[in-house]
Amino acid sequence: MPPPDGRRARGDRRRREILSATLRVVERDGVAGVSHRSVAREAGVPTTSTTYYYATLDDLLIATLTWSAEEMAASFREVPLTPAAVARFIADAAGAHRGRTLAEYELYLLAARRPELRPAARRWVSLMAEVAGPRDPVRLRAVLAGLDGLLIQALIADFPPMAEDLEPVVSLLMLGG
Amino acid sequence: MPPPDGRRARGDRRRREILSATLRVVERDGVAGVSHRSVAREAGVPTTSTTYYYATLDDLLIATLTWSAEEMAASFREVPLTPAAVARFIADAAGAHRGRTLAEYELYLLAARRPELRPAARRWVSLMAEVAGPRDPVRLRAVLAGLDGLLIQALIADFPPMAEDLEPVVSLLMLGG
DNA sequence: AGACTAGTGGAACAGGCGTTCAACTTTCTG
DNA sequence: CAGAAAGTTGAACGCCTGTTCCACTAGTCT
Repeated sequence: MPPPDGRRARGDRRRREILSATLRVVERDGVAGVSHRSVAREAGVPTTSTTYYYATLDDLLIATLTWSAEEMAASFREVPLTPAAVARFIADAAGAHRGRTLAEYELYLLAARRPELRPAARRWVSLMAEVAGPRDPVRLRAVLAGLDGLLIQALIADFPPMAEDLEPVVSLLMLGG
Repeated sequence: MPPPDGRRARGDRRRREILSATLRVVERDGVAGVSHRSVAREAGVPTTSTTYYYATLDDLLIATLTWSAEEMAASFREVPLTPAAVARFIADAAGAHRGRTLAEYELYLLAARRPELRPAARRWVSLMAEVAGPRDPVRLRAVLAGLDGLLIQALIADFPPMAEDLEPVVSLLMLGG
């Protein structure tokens, strides 16, 4: 039996390797493509390694998505709160970082069915709220919803939108008509 | 071999039964829960029936989600374009019709990975655009994104939001600050 | 009536799955 | 150094999967 998740141990490196291999599988094939065996193949370790550190598939999935959401929220911290910068962030999320963004939204939907994933799914929402400071809460909710919607609609467009096309919409959302 | 999808035939009733059974499975267990066998069980027909009418699982899934999206878009047609009515629609979608709405968003994410599903996924977006008439396109995109975001965030809330709480946010989105 | 097609359904194949087990090596601890 | 704990691994169990095959019935045409 491995030591409990929080405690440090010798196998920390492998733990991380498994986690990042899982994320790569999710990005490539979606949550549906995650199995002990597919993750083990991707990480180049035997199958039993993944079950050793994460007893069930659920544990593995939850650990991966939680960690990924933390990283994504952290990366949003760097974005200046100007319409142009936010538009660029959205364009990148649907373009260069498309796989990662897809993983994030698979987390959303999984969270809708599994309460234990909800704090992780809401992390970037609450981060945004914190960054925006104590503004008008109604406007804040509208902006948050708008950005989420722009992101998800960008994912199902035939071509990822360009930052310049997004910018006026983001501007309208953030600054008001 | 069954007659091609468009042509009428004797087995039309069963076709519909299989489709609606599939939708029930998606609502209950998500897209991941759909298999020839689980659908056949739900519909009370032998396993081979589902493969007879929909040769592959993909065919079945695509037919189901497309049909469901059409129904959902049609139901939105009835909603008056006032903030209060739209807020009520969102609250119901995350409350009473939660399973159906979840199915809709699983379609979204599947569409991100499979281009053939994208027209169906965008159906309600383009319907909204048509209903709204030739307004300011920037505002239109902002409103559409905002409604999508409100919906998806409502799905990962611990309690579905009430229409009264949604109404000012919807109002801000639709009418501007 | 005979031929043909649509529809029905039981059985089976090969393959992937989650998970467990037991044997083994490495590393830490007293 | 001895013993415990942590880590590693191949093999295996039973289950579910997508799909195919084949035998069969019920309607529909000529």
